[in-house]
Amino acid sequence: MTKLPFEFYQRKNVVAIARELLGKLLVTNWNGVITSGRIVETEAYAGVIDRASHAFGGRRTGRNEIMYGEGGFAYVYLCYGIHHLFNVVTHVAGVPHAILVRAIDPLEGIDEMLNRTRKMHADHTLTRGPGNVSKALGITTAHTGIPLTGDDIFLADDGGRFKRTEIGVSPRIGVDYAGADARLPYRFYIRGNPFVSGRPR
DNA sequence: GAGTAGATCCTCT
DNA sequence: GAGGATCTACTCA
Repeated sequence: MTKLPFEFYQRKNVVAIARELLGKLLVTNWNGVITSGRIVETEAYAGVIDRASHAFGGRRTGRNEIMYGEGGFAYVYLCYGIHHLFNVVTHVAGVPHAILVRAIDPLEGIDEMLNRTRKMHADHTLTRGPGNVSKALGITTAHTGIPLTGDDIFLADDGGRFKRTEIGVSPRIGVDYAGADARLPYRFYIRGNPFVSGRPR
């Protein structure tokens, strides 16, 4: 298993990277407590030209400042006052691209995930949807800005690959306010995987 | 199975 | 002062 290098995140095509993240491992290691899962659903947010992005039109605030930094860092923000949503910042400094990790297939530390989510059984709802992913992995807004190449939280490649035919593409979820950009095919997911959010297809 | 309401709080206007 | 890259539980059928 090898950690994804800094250069992986620095590339310019956020949509391609979002697709490549499928099959990769997302690992958190808070004080030695390890939880991990395989990414099965992602969404790309293409910066200043993407109406669904927090950085649309060059909007730059305290909250999204980290998106303007270089790729390879975590962007975590609070949604609806309840859910912490985990994003991967990509591209070089100055271009605010990011990828939302919407679902993972849990691997290590499932007991700990159950603990954090207060669930009794490890069913398909454990890490389905971005709010649940962050909850299960113990990610909060306090983790925004930390490097994804460190030991606390990182993405890794264990050689696992999904076939081309297993990968589905669709518009993003929950961004109806974005007008025409809401229909962009920026969501990638694994067909038939029970952890993928939204309607099965 | 489909549709709706409520939770809950930080961020930006 | 409004609203959001969500989730769950509940109703009704």
